Parts: sequence; structure tokens; C-alpha cells
Amino acid sequence: MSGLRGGILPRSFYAGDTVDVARKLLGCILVHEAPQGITAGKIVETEAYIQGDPACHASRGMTPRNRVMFGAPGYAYVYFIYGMYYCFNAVTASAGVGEAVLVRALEPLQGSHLMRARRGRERLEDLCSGPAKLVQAMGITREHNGADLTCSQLFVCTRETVPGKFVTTTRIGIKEGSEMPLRFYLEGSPFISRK
DNA sequence: GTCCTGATCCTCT
DNA sequence: GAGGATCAGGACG
Repeated sequence: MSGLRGGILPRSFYAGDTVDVARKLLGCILVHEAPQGITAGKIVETEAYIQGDPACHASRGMTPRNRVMFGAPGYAYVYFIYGMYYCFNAVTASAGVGEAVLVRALEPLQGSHLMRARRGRERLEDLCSGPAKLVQAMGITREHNGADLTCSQLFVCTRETVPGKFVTTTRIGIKEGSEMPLRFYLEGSPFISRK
């Protein structure tokens, strides 16, 4: 699986239009080479957070928490939420622009035994079917905030097969901006967080 | 300093 | 479908 490194998405991939990047990430592989072993999963659900979007963390300017979003594209933005969970985002657009793509669900491809141990769940569909779940299953921590997705232990690879049709809907768990169609998932996947 | 809110998950009912 | 767990950031004084 280390051969996947050959397919690492370049920084230019993330530098494009955020909504476009969110769609193109569907079907790509998120990989984490942890000391305990490698875990990998196919991205089946994403959400875009863009400029002028009230639900975007960057909408009220840069703070110590969201500063990674304003940096160069191709870095991981990991933040703490609800007192218990972390969510993983890929920073997009150009430096100075606070935009990112939230990865909401994965289809486990490798290291499912590790994922089960980290999650305490057996069913494959319960391992990565939510933003906080996949972070836990992949072994991602706050230490990964600001990690370079093009040259670190945490990276994303280009898709190996052409994904099927994807569905565009509204985002989950937000109030303002909830009418914007910025959530994307692979149609029919049993691994998405919800329909 | 204090108060409030939240891009969630899990366990009930 | 509802509610609790649990805590960092941000707004305000």
C-alpha cells in the first residue's frame, strides 16, 4: 500500500475552486501511516466551506484556531468540536483565503482491524461513517492540524477507479448557510453518514 | 474572568 | 426522534 504514495495528490489539486475540489475528492483515498500501522479509506462524502459562507469557520476572520485555513492549500485542518470530537478538513483555495473541504465519511480499504480497535465497533459501516468517527478510526489527532497532505504520514491519493454518480445536497449540522448545496456523496454507498 | 455555542456521536425510547 | 456528554473558542464586561 505504500505504493499509494506515488499517487499523492499535488498541492495544485487543492489550489483550485473549493466546491470543485470537494467533488473531485470523492473516490480518492485518505491514508495515514501511523506507528501502529497503515489505515486507508475511500472518501465517499465531503462538504465545502467557502468564503462568504456564514457556516465556515473562517467567516469571521483569522483566529489562532482557524489560522491553518488561511494558509497554503494542501494542509490538514483538524479542529475540536462538541467537547469530545475532532473533524478533519483539507485546506483549499489560495493562501489568504479561508476555505476548506470537510471529509465526512470513508469506505474502509485497509487496516480495518486497527479501525475496529480504535473505534470499539465491529461493523465496517460503523467505522468511518461520520466526520468524528473517521478521525478516530484513522488515528488522526490534533497533532495533525497543519500537517502537509502532500508530504507527511497523512496524505490523499488519486482515485484508482472512476467513481459512480455522486449526489449534491445541503450540509449537515449547521444553521446559517444550511440552504447551500455544498455536500457531496457517492450515490448508493453504505458508508456515508446519512442520506 | 464568565457565559454561551457548537461542521457530533451514542444510547436510549 | 430526543437528550446527554463535555470543553475550546469567541464575545463580552
